[in-house]
Amino acid sequence: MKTGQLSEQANCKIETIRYYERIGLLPEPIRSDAGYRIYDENHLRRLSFIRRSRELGFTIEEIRGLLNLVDGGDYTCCDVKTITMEHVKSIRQKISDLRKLEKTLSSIASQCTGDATPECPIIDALYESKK
Amino acid sequence: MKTGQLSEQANCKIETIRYYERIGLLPEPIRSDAGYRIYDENHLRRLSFIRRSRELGFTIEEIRGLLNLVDGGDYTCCDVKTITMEHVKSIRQKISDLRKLEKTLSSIASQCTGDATPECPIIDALYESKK
DNA sequence: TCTAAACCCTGTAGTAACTACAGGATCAAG
DNA sequence: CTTGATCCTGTAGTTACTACAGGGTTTAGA
Repeated sequence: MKTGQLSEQANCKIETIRYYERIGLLPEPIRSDAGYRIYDENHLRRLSFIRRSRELGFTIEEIRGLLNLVDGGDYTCCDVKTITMEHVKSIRQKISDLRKLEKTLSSIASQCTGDATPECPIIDALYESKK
Repeated sequence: MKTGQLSEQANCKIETIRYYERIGLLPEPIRSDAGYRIYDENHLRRLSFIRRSRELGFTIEEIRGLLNLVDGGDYTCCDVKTITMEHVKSIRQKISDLRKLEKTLSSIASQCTGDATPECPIIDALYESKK
């Protein structure tokens, strides 16, 4: 399988595949005589793992950690769950931060008419520092 | 007011102040004989505006837009509200995305025991592509 | 008066996770 | 035999800063 095919199968841009190789997430594949990368099923499986993990918001370093566990072969369900729950915690934190933000902004915006007046409470609020 | 004082007053690192100057958000101040930047109250007001906007999640380009409106002097409440509500919309989108993520991850994690078993449903799930 | 700490300057490079070229080689089909 | 699709390497751009390195200036104390 050449880069183009892998790219399609894994739904991942070619440059991204090469990037994962460069940073050591994806092992270097063998090369054809012309120097083209030739991938096998293991590469596809691993790349799918990486992409799926990214979709689920894991950082590259978290994924590296997960892959090290898997590569070591001696991981436990507990190890993996720990990493995952840490990640869930940070997602919950982000949600909470964003909710606060949304509240604050909505509250500020609700004070303005939104009409053609050349003056706006939002601008005033932006000049004020947080209470 | 020298950079250090402005930095303290606006609760903004010195390097960040210079960065805002470099990208044209903060006007270049006059210089002392030795070449030190000397700021006035207007700089402080403007920097506070920028910092507060950043705290509220506006991007630099959104802030640039807001400042252009203010600088032009002919902005309307409607203009400002439009930008703000666009921003609120994108925050809501992010919250919604993160909630989906959290659900998916929690659901996957709930299927694993978290014990010392050398096998984990989370790993299996990461190899699977999104259904 | 000297000196050492504290401050300021410019310019560059690093962060996260890609993405987008430029400039060139190779392959497959007609 | 040529043309278009595909592949290669290497570098630079994206966001919003942050962190130096390597140097000049100011100020307070001895």
